[in-house]
Amino acid sequence: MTNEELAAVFERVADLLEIKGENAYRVLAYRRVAETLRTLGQEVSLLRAQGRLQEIPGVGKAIAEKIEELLDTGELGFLKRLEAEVPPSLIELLQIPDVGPKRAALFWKQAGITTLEALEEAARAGRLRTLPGMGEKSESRILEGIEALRRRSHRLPLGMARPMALRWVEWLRQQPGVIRVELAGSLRRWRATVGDLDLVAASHQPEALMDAFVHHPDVYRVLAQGENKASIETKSGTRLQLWCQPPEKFGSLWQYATGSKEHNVRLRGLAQKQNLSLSEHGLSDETGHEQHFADEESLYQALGLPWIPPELREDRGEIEAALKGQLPELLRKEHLQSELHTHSTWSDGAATLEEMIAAAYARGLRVIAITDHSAGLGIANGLTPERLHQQRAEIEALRQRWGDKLLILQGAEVEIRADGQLDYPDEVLAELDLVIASLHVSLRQSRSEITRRVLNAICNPHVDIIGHPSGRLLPNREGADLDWDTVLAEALKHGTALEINANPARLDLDDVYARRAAEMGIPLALNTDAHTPGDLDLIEYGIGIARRGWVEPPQIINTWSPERLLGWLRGRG
DNA sequence: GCCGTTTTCGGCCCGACTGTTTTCAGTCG
Repeated sequence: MTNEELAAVFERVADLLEIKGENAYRVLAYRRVAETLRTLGQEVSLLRAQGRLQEIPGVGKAIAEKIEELLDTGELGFLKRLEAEVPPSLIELLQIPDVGPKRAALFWKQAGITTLEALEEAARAGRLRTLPGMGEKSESRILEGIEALRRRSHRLPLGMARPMALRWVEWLRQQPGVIRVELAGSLRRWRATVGDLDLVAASHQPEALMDAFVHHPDVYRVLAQGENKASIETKSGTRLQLWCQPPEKFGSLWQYATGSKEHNVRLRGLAQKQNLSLSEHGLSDETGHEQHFADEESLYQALGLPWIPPELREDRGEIEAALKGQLPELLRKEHLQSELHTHSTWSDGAATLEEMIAAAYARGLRVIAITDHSAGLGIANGLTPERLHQQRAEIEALRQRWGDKLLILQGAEVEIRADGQLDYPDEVLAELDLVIASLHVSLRQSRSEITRRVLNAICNPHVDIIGHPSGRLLPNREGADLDWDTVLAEALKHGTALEINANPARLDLDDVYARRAAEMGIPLALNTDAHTPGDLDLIEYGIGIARRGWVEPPQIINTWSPERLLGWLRGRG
């Protein structure tokens, strides 16, 4: 079983226990361990073999035993007993807004409802309103919620969510009385996908801003509206939340709304140790005296911490690192000197070589590699070795014209074929300045097959970078089922760089494996995979992932000087 | 169910908003 599959089992256990009415902290323990497994970056089965399961945070004796049972048998007796007690179809009810464990249990025990369909029928028939604590409004909210659930897609890729949120920010900034508006939530933490769009504002008249917000022309319905907080659903089915406080409280509000929830829980724990209580309003002591924070720095400082960059706020060790003064120095755009994965009209790009080169130069880069597709399987108008030679002549002419303003490399994005062979023979690869090997086809092969394909590329001395290693496409296509422990170990052994592909539809490596790779000392590449000049600006998404992965600038080959980069490439055959 | 330079038992974060209620429970982030 993979970590993700184990996590799903524990998530299911947590849902069922919660509906059953179990102790909330027991439920929380299962949820925490599910999240930890998802972001571990190494196979639990390996840790198990080394007898180190209980070294995983949140794994004690009971959960370690359950992990072992799952790894050995693929099943969990505890879950089976639970499913016999609580109908598992109730879990889908938890997806409905305003339906949590208490109400799911209520519908089940008092009305015999166990499925979404039965709940909808009961609501339409007006039977829900007769249940204790329910009324007409709750009933219609639930009906609306079920419809919204069907209408609404899953999490939005950051590449769609961010531009949409920025348009709202611009609009809100123009409202009267507004002093400041910023992104918060997972948007600000640069998570690859985003659920709701979270925004924060500073204003002396919060209620007026809330009123303007819920009357924006794109609003489909208002989910909640109070003095300091409102929540709406747009016509396209996206949910937005806006918090507002006067400017003297903006720091604690922004920190609170940025999250993550887990990070905030840890901060409140730190506050408690000082006999203080932390909320979005600030820090209050036992006498009820409240200290306000206009900026985040002073809030973190009051808790005895340096300011923690939003991308790290996931409770993945950032609090401990901050307490020790050991936060990483994170990547910034100005560290980057090269773009090593671009396409032109020679294959499936939209711009000529010169247009791409000029665009890279205009963005202050010192190196660009042109890496058009190889001919394999006829995809993307890939280049045969003959056309590759013709392209080389054109690149040579451009080198003459651009002189030492910009280093232009001829590379290729070489297909890793379904049989594991690379698309060009070694003698063709040897002629190139830089070689990226990527998976595009047969991504659903078995773990052993697809891992062998990637290893074949990693071990080839001409291959410098593995492009978008998992092949995932957000939000729907899962990446290949790679044996990551082996892939990472071999990349380290051969010094082959793994790419963080900055295209928001990919963001691959993801933050978890980028972090693991960096910890191991594997070189990383950070590229946009640009097919148009404007795509070069997508680099900010990749920077977000690198920062979320705690990757420090020297670990990214794109931060190296042209001389160092060339030296590295030449040393690789 | 986990965890421990205040604890191996007793803790485990906090407030806004809504709806159904006459003071609060449920949900959410």
